[in-house]
Amino acid sequence: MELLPKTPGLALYAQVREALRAQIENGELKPGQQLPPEPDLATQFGISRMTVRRGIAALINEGLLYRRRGIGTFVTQFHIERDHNKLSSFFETSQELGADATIQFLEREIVPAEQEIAEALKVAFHEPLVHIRTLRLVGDVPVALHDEYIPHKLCPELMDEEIIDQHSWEVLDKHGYAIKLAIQKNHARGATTEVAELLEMEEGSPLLFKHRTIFAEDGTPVVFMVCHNRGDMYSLKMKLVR
Amino acid sequence: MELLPKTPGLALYAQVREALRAQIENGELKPGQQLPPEPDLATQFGISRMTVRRGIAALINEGLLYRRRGIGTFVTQFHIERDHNKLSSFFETSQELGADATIQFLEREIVPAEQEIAEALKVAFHEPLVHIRTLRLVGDVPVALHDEYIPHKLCPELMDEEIIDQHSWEVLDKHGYAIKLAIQKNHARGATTEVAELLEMEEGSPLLFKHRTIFAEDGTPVVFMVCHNRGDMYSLKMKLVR
DNA sequence: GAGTGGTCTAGACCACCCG
DNA sequence: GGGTGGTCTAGACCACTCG
Repeated sequence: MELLPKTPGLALYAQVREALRAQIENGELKPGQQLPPEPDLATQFGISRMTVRRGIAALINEGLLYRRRGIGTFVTQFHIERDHNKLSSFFETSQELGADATIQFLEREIVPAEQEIAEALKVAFHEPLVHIRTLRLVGDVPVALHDEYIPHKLCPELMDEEIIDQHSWEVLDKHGYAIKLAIQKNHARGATTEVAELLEMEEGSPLLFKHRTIFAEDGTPVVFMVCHNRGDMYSLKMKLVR
Repeated sequence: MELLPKTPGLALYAQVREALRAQIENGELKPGQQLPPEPDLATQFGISRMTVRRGIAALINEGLLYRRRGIGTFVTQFHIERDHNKLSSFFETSQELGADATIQFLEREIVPAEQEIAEALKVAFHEPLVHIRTLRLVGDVPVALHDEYIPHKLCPELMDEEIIDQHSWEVLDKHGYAIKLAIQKNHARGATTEVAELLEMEEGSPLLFKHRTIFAEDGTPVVFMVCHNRGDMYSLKMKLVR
């Protein structure tokens, strides 16, 4: 029951994680079933208990296992899908879905920061921002309108190069701003005349309206985004934890 | 620099976590500042390095710190708010906000499971469900309409007692179904005649429409919920992680 | 009381990043 | 190089849950 044969370059706790995941996925460990006690697993795997615990903790985090103190560790009855609340670019998401997604550039300009955006990006009022407006289409149908605002001082190159959404993140990466997380606010709204025209829907039709601030690893806000999604074409999935 | 004076009943790693959090909050550790190396912290605190690391890991998880391999551990520039994507009852949320929230019961009955709900709850088609319809108000204004569906076999008591939303969770708790997480799907939609009337808005006005499946610790789906929120009264905040 | 997970130690060696 | 975090050990004792 040694698991080392696989990927000797991988950390032991990660090998434990993958070994247990495999046992769950192939049915060796069934829903509701109790795992062997941690000391036993440590012996079986030939590693220390702390390392076993770390592997188990990862799977608990993913929702495949749960622990009850004094009782044991068990496989969850139904495994909810992983990777919710993941921040990913439009392309990353669309490619997973297999849809033929395209991005159409409508505008790129430098604008002074409005009050709301300045606050979100922690920059001065009227500070120059790069504004990029894009339309997202699936097939021929426009599904979303994006307005991104990035402080010009963070990334002057954004005005020079051929940029698509994914690339702006990469450019920021190169400047030492690794994109880490975002805070997003979602509303339901009726489409304004301008938005209705761009998204080819009737004025007042319901759309999902989002404000998003994207932060780098060190906590610096690097992008403010306003997004209009067609209500009939788009839904937003999320995981909530108690 | 010992931190044990506080709460001797608390785990050491939690004391480390709180000690560091306090230093960040009171400005001893400033945004962007590097923490002492882990071995130094271990010596200062008089505990082992592994325990220090666990305390730090908790704060990284909260977004107050970040680590760079080979470089050091640092305080993030701006701390995003904690506790996003938390599953909480209407009362818990409203009480935090200080609003005078009330719940009005509209209906409680037993209904056979429709296909969609049966799939979400992993029960048979037409299996008896407890259906509870409630209206949520802030002041005199109705802001949300909730329809909860709970398998009757999980909780027959739901038909007997005086139940409010929070209580249904508690009843489930007592039956061994500790509520753990939820998967939610959000849409923008126009109000139907029925919903518009209940929420005192015009037919077709935009509303945030949510489907939510709530799971217990062991992965069992225990509640399916459909929720209509007034678009002009409600927004949904979430955190996305890359 | 027996069995389980929760915490903690005091080291060790490695991998990475910088000047 | 020297400094940092990343991983891992082989124990130990405690706290909780159950019959």
